Order: sequence, then structure tokens, then C-alpha cells
Amino acid sequence: MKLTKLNDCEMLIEEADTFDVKQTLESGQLFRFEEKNNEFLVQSLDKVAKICRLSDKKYLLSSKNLNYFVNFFDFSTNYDIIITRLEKFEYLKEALKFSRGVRILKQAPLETLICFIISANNNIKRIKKSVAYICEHFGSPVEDGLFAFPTLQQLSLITEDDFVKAGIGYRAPYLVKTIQMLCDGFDLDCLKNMPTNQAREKLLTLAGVGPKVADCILLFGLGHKQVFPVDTWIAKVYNDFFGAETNRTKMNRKLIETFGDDSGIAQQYLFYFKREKENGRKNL
DNA sequence: AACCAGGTGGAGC
DNA sequence: GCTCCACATGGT
Repeated sequence: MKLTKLNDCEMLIEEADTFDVKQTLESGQLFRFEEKNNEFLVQSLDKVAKICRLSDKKYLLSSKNLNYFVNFFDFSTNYDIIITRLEKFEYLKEALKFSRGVRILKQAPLETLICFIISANNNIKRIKKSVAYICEHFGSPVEDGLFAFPTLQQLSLITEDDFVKAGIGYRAPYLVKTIQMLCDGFDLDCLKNMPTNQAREKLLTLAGVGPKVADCILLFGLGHKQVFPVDTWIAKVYNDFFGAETNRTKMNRKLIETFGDDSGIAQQYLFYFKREKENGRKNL
């Protein structure tokens, strides 16, 4: 990966062998992006970026917050090394080849938490719609008619009825409860520097956060890579490779034991691979 | 018209 | 600890 800063708001990305915008954004970790004529618009908190694919392995990143998005896309991590380590698992071979351009985004903890509470027993298209509604109605305007993700202060003003109008359904009271806990002093950011299991336990005390959602927050929002979120797709993959099992806690234990510190990334490769293969493009 | 979607909370045992 | 079940919403 070769990064060249062209000016204050443009960066050229070359030799992007382990980065594909489309794959990364469509791997179900981010719910605030849209594709419009070969260009991707990406939003995180109050920040906006546009990524245009110039040619094979070559992109132009445009943003007023270049440094933020260089970190966001995890460009300083060498994914070749990780892929090499994972190649020793024969059954990962196809997924590694297929999902090679997927990276783990470094998202904001609060935004990740709220989005993944909404994600439970839901589909990506509808999650995106609900999150967009919440930003447009309760976030501050930023640029080009876009809206920021609401701050905690702004989130605290949203009622259960408002969330229902956003299409959140029965998860509405979970959100209200969790936001209240945050306002009462629950410190999300300090979970970054805590042992993974301890941070996980803390997350599980929040309403609407179970094992799977907790793992997603740890992985996408708090920088913990030794977690393996088990959702419906990963459960299918598990049955393909490790045999019949219905208990997701047991799946999770076995997967972490197998992939160790590479668990989070292995999971993301497998999720993208399985969902794309089985779903095609119908749910985007 | 059942079944599914990046599951969780709660009751009952 | 564990197993069942209800849960809104929109799409196949």
C-alpha cells in the first residue's frame, strides 16, 4: 500500500493489493455509506470522505479529514502478514482469495454501539435506513446536505416513539435504556485499554447488547481483534467447516481458540465470503 | 404465507 | 448454567 498526499484534502492510494473499497464497505461493518456512479460516499461521526476507484488497486481518497480516514481504513496495518498466517488453514483458502480486499474499519465506539444494537435480528438494508433516519432527524448538518451521527447529548433527547418511527421496532426501548446508561456515566472509551474479556463483560450489561453485538463493538469500534462475532452467516460457515453445532457460545469458543489474535479478521473474511456467495447482491 | 435478516431479553427449569 | 419463545419490520 502506497499513500501519497496530493494536497490538504486528497490522497492517492496505490498498490492497494489488500484493500478494495467496495468489499470493505459491503462487508457489513459500516452502515453509513452509499455508492453513486463508481464513487463511494463514507460517513463516520461528523466526518465525510469520498473514495473513487481510478483503476485496479488505485484509489483517490477525498476528505477534509484525511488523517481520520487513513486511520479509519486501517491503512497502517499490513494485511499480507495476517493473510499469510491464515493461509495455513486449508478451509480458509477460498475465502481469503475472495475477500482479500476486506479490511477492519476503526469506527467510533458510540456510533458502533448504537448501530449494532439496531443490527440484531435485522438486515443490512433496513439497518442503513434506520441509521440514516436517526442522523437526518437528530444529528447536526455537516456538508453537502449530509448529517453527522448524533452526539450522546443529542441521542439522549430521542424518545422511544422517535426510534420506532426510525423503523427500529422492538429494539427501541433497548436504545433508550442504553443511552441513559451512557449518560449516567458508563465509559465506552475506556474499554479500548481493557482486557478483551473484561471489556466484553462490561458491554454485556448494556440493554440490547448480547454476545454477538458485544463482539462487533469490540472489533469494529474498540480495536479488539481477538473476538469472533457469531451471527447467522458465521453459524452457516461453522457448520460447513466444523460440523453440526447450534450453540453459538461453543462456536465462538472454538473459533477463538483456532484463530487467536487473527479471529476478528478471519471472521470478517468469512462473513463477506459466505454472504456474497449465498446472497449475491440482493440485500444491498 | 411462512421464513429470513450481522440476536437479545425473559421465563421456566 | 441451559432451552424455548416473543419480538417490529420489510423483503422474498
